[in-house]
Amino acid sequence: MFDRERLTAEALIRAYLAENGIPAPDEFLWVPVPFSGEWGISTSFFAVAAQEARGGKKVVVPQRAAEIAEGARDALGEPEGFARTEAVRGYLNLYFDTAEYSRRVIDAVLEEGEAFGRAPGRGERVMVEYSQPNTHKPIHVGHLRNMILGAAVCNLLEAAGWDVVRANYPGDTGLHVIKWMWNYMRNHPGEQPPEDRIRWLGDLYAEANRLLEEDPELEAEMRALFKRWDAGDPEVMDLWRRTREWSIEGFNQAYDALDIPFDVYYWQSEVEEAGKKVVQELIERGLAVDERPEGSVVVHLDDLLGLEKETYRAIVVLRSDGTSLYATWDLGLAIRKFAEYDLARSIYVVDVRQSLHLQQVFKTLELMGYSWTDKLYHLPYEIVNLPGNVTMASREGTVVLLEDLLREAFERAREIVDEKNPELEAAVKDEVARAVSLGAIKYPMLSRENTRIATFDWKQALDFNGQAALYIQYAAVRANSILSKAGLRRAEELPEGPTIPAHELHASEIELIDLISRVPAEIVRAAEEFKTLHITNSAYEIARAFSDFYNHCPVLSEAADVRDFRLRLVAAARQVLVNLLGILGIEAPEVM
RNA sequence: GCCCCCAUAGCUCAGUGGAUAGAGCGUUGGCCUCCGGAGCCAGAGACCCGCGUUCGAGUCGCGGUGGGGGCACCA
Repeated sequence: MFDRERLTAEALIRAYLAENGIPAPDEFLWVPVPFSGEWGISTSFFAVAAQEARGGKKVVVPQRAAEIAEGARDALGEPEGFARTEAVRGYLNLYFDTAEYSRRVIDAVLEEGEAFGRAPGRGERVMVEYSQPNTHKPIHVGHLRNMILGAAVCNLLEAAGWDVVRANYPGDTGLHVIKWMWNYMRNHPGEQPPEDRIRWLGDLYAEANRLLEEDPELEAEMRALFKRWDAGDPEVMDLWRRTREWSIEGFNQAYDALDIPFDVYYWQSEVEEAGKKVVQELIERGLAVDERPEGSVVVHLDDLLGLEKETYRAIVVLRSDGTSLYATWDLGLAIRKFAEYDLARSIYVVDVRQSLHLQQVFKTLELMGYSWTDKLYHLPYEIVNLPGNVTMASREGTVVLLEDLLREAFERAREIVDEKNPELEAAVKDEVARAVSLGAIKYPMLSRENTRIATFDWKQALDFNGQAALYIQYAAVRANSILSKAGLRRAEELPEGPTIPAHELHASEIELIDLISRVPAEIVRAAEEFKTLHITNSAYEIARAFSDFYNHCPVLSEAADVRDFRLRLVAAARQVLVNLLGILGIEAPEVM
């Protein structure tokens, strides 16, 4: 927003450095001035001084940096666009003109509206695969991070200018499906699913695992069923289709409930054939070793790459009985994605425990000579555990079902809405409770480093207070409330800009405007790093600054000039909060 | 054995090699005459250890310690 002024200042500093024979840096690194309570940008001259010292000049670096900073300050004089300059302990601080700064920031937000913070389109497409739900298994809280993180990363990439394809890759084939069907045929023939079908599906799956564990003799029987499925046995295929449908209904309910959209579905069963062809090609080209029927089909990656140290190891691409496994499908799918779309990147939002597997798949494709393998990227996330570091496992039935969480959270939120705001209409209360409960579930998944293990516990999940979505939603609602009390329902009803404050700004106003001005850069950075954490931090900070403003700066009771300025600031703050929550996939209710 | 991740306040987490390490929960105390108290203000409280790189290290490198995870026919 102040690029022109910054560049002018840089040019003056460069001229000063050149004149005095001081080495100039390739690039000036500017950061906001901390602790100032004003707006400004800051750079330091330690690197320059250190460069001189390395060049043989006898200087004490901090002292020399301070000298240069002072010299640069004197050379700058009173540069245009800045209210004052200062040299402190090796730092050069340039302070913007307060009135001009606040005007630019607030006007930019109000003019751009929903688009504020979004980068211009890049004209490049990225595919993000971020849900790999297995049919015949329950959807549980362990799946939440994948869905919620993936959906938010998609929004984030869109905000950063990418065209995004949201891909879902349901696991409707594989050993887990066969296990489930084997148990169903053996112990529950003809049984119809009860009302609570997700739980029932999960129970049968856990039962299958228990039975197989108790009596290993049964393994062969289950494997035989896999062969029948593989051969396309009509009876088995028919059962597979019918039972699969029960799961899919559950998936769709979950996606609807969480507001998680997809553009394309790649069913595992649909990439199996392509995967087997890839395996055939690998064998023919000598990249894979076929040891069937005694052994499996294996790509010995380290050998092929001539690596002596264990790195990629070996990947099994087909079982010894000829049935496919996850490597088979992943190979087929990766190729299909690039065949169907012109992708600048293909991102896999997948559990960190599959890192090696995905690296093996990527490397195998690279060995096959595909040109796009450098565009494949695994975005790993750590799992969600239960308290005591207990990992949820559907095979053991130790899971918290997603629907239970959604229901409990909604009910709890509904009670609180009732208590806080009894006069709202029932339908509005429901909407608010939905927005609040979903925010409470999503926020913790988005506000931590992807590589940190998350712990799910009921107490925390149902606690809406503190550093959480509700706080941000509440700030937006309060802003909304002020605007509506002023009779300003829509942005175009706001007082006219340009917005030059007539009063001396309160510290909370300065901080709020400062944080808002940083949003576009935060979005770019978050998208580059695939970290929604930067967005939650930014939103939370702005909400906190707004609350501070709200408590210290009356709006409606002020004289017209101050009131108009503050109304525009309130509208801008609200807009930014809504935009950021939107990226996170969290709704901002009008009232709550 | 090889590889990956994590370690900051009692707990859960932030922290772009830079100036004074920030929040929330909990805890101690205070605040509704005021646009919504789902809020605000104040207090106490922290960088796992060692060695290095650097003018400067919570941040980078190496070596430890502790915890978690991955390593051929589960996904």
